[in-house]
Amino acid sequence: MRYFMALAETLHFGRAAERMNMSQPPFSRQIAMIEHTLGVKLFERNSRNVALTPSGKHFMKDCRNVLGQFEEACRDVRLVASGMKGELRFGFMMHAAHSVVPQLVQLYAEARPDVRLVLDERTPTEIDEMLVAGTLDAAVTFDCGYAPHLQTVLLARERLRIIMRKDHPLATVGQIGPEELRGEKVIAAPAATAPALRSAINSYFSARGIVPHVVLEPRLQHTIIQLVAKGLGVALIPASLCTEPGAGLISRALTDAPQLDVVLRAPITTKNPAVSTFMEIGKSIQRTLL
Amino acid sequence: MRYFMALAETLHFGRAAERMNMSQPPFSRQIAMIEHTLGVKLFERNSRNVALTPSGKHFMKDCRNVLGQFEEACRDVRLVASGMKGELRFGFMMHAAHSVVPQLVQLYAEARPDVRLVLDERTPTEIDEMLVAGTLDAAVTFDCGYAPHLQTVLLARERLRIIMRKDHPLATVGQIGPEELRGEKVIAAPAATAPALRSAINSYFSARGIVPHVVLEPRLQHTIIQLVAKGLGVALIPASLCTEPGAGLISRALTDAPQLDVVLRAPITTKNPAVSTFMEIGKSIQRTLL
DNA sequence: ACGATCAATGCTTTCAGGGTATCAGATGGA
DNA sequence: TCCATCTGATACCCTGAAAGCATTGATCGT
Repeated sequence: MRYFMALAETLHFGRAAERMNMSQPPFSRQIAMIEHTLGVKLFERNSRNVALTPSGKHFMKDCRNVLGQFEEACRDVRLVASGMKGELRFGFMMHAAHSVVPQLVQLYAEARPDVRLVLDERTPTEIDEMLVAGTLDAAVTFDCGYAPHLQTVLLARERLRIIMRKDHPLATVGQIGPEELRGEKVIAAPAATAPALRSAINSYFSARGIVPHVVLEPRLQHTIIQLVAKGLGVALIPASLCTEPGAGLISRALTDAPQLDVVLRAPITTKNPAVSTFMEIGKSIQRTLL
Repeated sequence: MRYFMALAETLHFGRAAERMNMSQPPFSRQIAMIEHTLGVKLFERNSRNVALTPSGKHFMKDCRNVLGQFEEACRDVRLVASGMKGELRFGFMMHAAHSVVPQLVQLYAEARPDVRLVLDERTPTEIDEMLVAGTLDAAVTFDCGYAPHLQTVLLARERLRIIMRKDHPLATVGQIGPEELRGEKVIAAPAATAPALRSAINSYFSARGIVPHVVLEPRLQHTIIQLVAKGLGVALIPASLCTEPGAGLISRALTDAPQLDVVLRAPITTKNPAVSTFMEIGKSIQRTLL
């Protein structure tokens, strides 16, 4: 096809051959071969001048197209390999949706506009599973400790705050700690859904020898807040989710509040070249560790 | 690329090689060569299983596209060569626009829907020039006799009629011939524009020893009728243009009316394969020769 | 009529790419 | 744990597609 295009553009066997870095005779044979295999005369030629047939003229457009697409495919695959283009499946938990995730996504989209970011909001446990299964390329979740096959970037350290209805008795108490919460109805995500969060809550109480009275265990953070709003209990949630408590709700700091590490994670064996700069950007936006 | 696609689809060197009608070792080398020249790892493989890298997955889409376009280009060029597809530049004179042209165009468009018909309305002389210059592939014009390098299909034989204002003195005369037109102001296209038509008109008069009094010589048929409508003279025009004379106009038969052959013409040396069936359709619609 | 130009043809040569044999790593069953 | 088996990679060879060179033949301008 490149031979054909060279001749179609120059209409001169000698010059076209030169453009293809070869001598004229084999070039002539190649053109003849193309015409023979296609079964179509592409050039009208005598020993003096060369012209495209209508078929040749049509074929020229198609060839230009095909060759262009071909070059682009070769260029693109290199871009994908360099991480400049492609797709990155990014999972995150609701708890991070209002803190680090927007900034991370925005910075990355600016740095790598040709990488399609596929966002996927999941629970921490789902995220872990999907990271090992390879369904996600990277994810923001709570640090749940041991994860040998994952690389980890600490993004932020969040304190938990307590959230409750404004008309709750504790709303007037100055310092709230485990003792004040003794016997209080607590709503918290199940350990199976958010192990790190739940274990932080549990140890906050058990360190003082108190067993929290967990009355409801919804899987979604969103649901927890709704149930608190209905007056079914109080909840311990990350500070970044407390900036705009819903109507009728109020959040308070906790004494010796538990801290949770929000991390960006990706399989160390990832084959997706887009991940590395994503992690780099993660490092660059490490929040002040409160 | 076909090698790559075979492996990308089977994810098995042996079976992919078989699909490409070759043995596995050279196939492995080809894949390695592709990866090397692109500088991109396309497959993640150990001795047990083969998987696409993200780059490979992306490249697969592009390859499918390119290969499809390539196949289509090869198919299309054959279609063009067979006259099933392509372009046909078709010229015609105004005098035929209301008679044979619509039928010819419609029948051809039905027979060869993938050939783009480029219609070009011209004067007979322009048509002749464009046919020899190769700017037109085929054209409908008056038969102007000798044309060795053109193939000709007779489409219709048209008598000339006279057209005049309804209030013209001749409008009441029963038989109109050269004698009745003696001294009459005649409007006719110049010989340089429509040689066949003009010479038919001239000889109609000169056969009776009469010199027509041609007062105006507009190039366009359209203009002639307008001038007749303004009362500037009478005109001899093909019968097919008289079916709907404009307001205030009337047409009459002529005694021993001159006849003109309307022909479909194309260069015998035409390289456009679409022309032959166009000519065939021309033959098939030969009108009853009045 | 002759020389210049340009595509086609004949012949030679080379290396890209295919074939066969074999190796090496991984997996699964005995 | 070991062996049979599967699968991709390597080593080596060989063929033929395709390139080069020399030449021919046709056409056009002087």
